[in-house]
Amino acid sequence: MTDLSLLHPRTVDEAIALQREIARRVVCEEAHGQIERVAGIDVGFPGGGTRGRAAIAVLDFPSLALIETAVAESEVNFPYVPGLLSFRELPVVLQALERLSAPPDLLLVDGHGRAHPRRCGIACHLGVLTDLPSIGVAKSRLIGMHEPVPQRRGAWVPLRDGSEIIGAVLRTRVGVHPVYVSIGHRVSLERAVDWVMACTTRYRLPETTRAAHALASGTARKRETGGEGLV
DNA sequence: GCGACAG
DNA sequence: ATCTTGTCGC
Repeated sequence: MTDLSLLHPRTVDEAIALQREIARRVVCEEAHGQIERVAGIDVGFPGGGTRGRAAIAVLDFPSLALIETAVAESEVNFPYVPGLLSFRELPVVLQALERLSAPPDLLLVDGHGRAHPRRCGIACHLGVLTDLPSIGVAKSRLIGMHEPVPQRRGAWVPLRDGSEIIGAVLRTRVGVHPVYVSIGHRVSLERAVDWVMACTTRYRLPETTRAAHALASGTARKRETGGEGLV
């Protein structure tokens, strides 16, 4: 069901045009049913080469118990260009997504959503391609300005680009750098912040993101029977 | 022209 | 993102 025509631009200009088109399709309000399966999405490059490994960890909500995982590896050609990250990482992510027994109800993507120059970060791109609710959770800023974030756990301030609010800078834990939360698809910013907090327990990043990261980077611990799969 | 710049 | 030991702080 995925519209792959929105994923393979031939030039940078074409990529930017696609992003403008995708940004138009983003739904910035709640448009989903009950959410029981929350997925963390991340891509790593073990060894630092061009071989990308996408990992998806599906957790039960609200218990946050691990339900299932999926991994896919593939050669990545598109270079890393700030603002065009999704064209580099999404192809292999979609491969991993196809290996799940069922689609997740919500995606927590490692990277920005609307907090992007054209309001089309990787979380928006993936959300629109799959038409699944998604949220962007980034560890650092791409664009936007904001006031200092109060130290209290759960405190957040708006991330602005000019007069527009494009995301939230959220303190998930006391004493850690805040994370950048933004709308991916089919969810409001306020609810996105709530989801991120609900998935975060004792670390800076949500458990979903942590589980996916552990699988995508060689840091995966030994357990599970699941496939480490090549194609 | 000079910085900034998700992962 | 990835390459890496020790080290500061709670």
